[in-house]
Amino acid sequence: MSQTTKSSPGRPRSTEVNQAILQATLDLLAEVGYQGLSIEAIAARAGVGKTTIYRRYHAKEELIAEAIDRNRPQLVIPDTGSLWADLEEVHKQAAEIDLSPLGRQTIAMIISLASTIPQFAEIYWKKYVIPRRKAASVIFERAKARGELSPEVDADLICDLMTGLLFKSILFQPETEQIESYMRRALDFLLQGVTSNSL
Amino acid sequence: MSQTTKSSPGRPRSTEVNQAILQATLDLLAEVGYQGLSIEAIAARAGVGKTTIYRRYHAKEELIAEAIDRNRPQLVIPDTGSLWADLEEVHKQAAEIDLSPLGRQTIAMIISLASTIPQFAEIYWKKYVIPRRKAASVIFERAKARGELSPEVDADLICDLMTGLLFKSILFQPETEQIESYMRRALDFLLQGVTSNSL
Amino acid sequence: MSQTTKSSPGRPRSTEVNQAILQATLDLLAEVGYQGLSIEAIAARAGVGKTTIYRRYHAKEELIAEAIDRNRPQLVIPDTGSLWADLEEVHKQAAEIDLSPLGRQTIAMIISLASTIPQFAEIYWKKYVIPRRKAASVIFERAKARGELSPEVDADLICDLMTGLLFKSILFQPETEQIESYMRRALDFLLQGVTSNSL
Amino acid sequence: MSQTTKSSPGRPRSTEVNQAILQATLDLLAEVGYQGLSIEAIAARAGVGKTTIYRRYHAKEELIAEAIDRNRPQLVIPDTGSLWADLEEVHKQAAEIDLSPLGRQTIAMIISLASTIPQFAEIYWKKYVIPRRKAASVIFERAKARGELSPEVDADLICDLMTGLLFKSILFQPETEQIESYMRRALDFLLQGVTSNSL
DNA sequence: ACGTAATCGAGACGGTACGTCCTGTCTTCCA
DNA sequence: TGGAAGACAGGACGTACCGTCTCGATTACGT
Repeated sequence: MSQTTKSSPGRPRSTEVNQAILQATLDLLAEVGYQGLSIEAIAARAGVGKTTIYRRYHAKEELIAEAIDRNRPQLVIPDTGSLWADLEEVHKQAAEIDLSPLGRQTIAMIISLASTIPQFAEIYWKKYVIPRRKAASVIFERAKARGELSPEVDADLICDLMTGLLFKSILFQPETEQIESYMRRALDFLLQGVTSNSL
Repeated sequence: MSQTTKSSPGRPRSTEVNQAILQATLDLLAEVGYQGLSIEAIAARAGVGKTTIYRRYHAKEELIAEAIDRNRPQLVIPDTGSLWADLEEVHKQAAEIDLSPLGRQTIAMIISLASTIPQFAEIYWKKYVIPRRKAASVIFERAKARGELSPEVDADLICDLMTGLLFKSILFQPETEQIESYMRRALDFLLQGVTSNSL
Repeated sequence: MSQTTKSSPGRPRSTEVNQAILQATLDLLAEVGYQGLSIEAIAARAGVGKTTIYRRYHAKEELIAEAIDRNRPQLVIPDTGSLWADLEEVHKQAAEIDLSPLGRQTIAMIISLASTIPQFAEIYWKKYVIPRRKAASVIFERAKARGELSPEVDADLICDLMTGLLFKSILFQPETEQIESYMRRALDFLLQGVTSNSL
Repeated sequence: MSQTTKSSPGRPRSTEVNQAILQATLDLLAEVGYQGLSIEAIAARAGVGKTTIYRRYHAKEELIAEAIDRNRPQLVIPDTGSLWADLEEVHKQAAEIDLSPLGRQTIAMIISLASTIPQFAEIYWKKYVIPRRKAASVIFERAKARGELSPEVDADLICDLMTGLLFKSILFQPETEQIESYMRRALDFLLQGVTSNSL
């Protein structure tokens, strides 16, 4: 048998198709939002058959979850030597991520589906809460080691308070700038009683 | 006195039907959530023709907005003479409202749609944020007058932090009891530095 | 005359309204046909409430029946002294009535509903068949009296054959002129064996 | 050689579904008539989604036309050697076809729609008139060849007269038996002057 | 002359069917 | 054997009319 064609017949386009689907999903999500998002539109945009999507994802939510999961930029934990500078940097990063057009849509959607689909709460927890709590934890540990912070301060609680406020602000206060200044004010308030600099 | 009851010709719209529609909407919202809510199901549940609903509301969102607007129970501002007792009472009420099946669904939906439909953000602001801020403000003023609280404390900020935390908890932590204890812990933390009882 | 005008109490029904309704019905029937005819459109066209129509007619068919009943022009039985001339005149009249735009729509509709609604078959029978059979009968009797026709000829049968042919032609052969000449040919054929002029 | 089987991509339309739809249409047509026929009911009866019907037929009329077109039983031209026997047989067949429940409904509908939808008149002409004229023509030719019939007799005209009478009777005279005897009487009358048996 | 009672227009009511759109599954053919 | 194309059953959408029902406002008649 004259073997001219190389390699086995299989799935050479598989990864390309993956990318196309996820990209189309994110694009449409940013354009029409979660409500107006249809699998059919995603398939058309990606130049792909519906079956190809359903073969990979059992439900629309799963697809979106994957798309978001792949897309979400990572938080970099800073280490400036100062508690305040570190926290400012972290919150700047978080705000940047969350306040972009896609970010707003994503958060709204995740929140919306969290109560319905446990899977989404999990994604949220894994992608949003854990990294931010981790960052807070690291930063606070360093500050405690430096004596900047009293040792019994609960980093998770402060982190959750800030995250909660951020979400609330994102959803109901459109002005990006106002959000940032409000966040800074909140941070001041939260830390005023627990930092040792008053001593 | 001149009676200026302006009445359009034709049969007037039935207030009983109004009620039936809104009630059915709330019932179904609590049962199947916003995603699973269909006008057809609402009409069937209310024993009403679809036309009757569409005559009143041009879109599903409009109907739901109205239903929520009419339904939301009012917050009663307590006056026990103690800041802590007042705040506990307010948060107990808020948690009761928000953690009921309908409350959870409502909040998830409002949040989800706030970024898409400005009208929803407005409803939320009017029905949720303002009353709570108002309550917080009154309670804090009384506490300041009693000398329980330093005068420069920002009631709105504390209220927003608590509300944000509550929302976050509602969406991602299913256990009602855990939420309540976590909320109490957060309140302790927020007030620890601003109350004058350490003096 | 002891027979006074029997009148029920209350406001009497407006005859103007009667006319407006029937006229609107005929107008719309000619315009959109039976299929596209709606009570609502009739009411709007007549400047009348739907109730006013339903008070008079229990169903759309009843209304249409009445409208047609009032409208249908009467057949005038000719008396020229000649069988052929009389028959030609009758068929000319019948064709004129049936081939007008309203006539075509009406016949199509009556025929269409005859099998469903007995009432319509009755109207048809009363308004179309009886007058034509009557005319044929009178004309044939005169011809028999004149010795033009053998006495045992069945006028009804010939009339029915001609009517059936006319309907078939109206429905499936659009050309008015062709219909008329074909009808004349049929008449020639039907009478060829029964008239005494060949003797 | 070169296979030119033009095949469009994607899943081909199911012929079983085709059949189910057309059969359900005919069944319901016989049961509830054209007026009471709904696409939704057809879909339900056929166990098929509405979309599947609309994909094939753009309008109710188109679907019905197709259903009738496929269904109409063929007329078998008899050859008994006798004009009378042949004609009796043909009319027996025609009456059987036309007087069945489905037949009555079908004719009523075709007639009703002929004036509105040209397509229907065409179907009627192709499916009803042509075969019957053909049969009449063949039978009459044989009779002429046998000397039973004078050569100048117009088979089409007689056929049309009989068909017209049949339609008229179907639509306005419910009794099947009466129709058959009336048809026989008409046939007697039409042939009395043209057959040579009196010679 | 005035109340009684049925009329009028307008339009809301519970329904049914429409034709469209999307879901998630399935078939068929192509590379 | 994976993938595009698209047919499939199902179900909700928002619209159009159906025939019935309330409204407030007009008429005529019979006291």
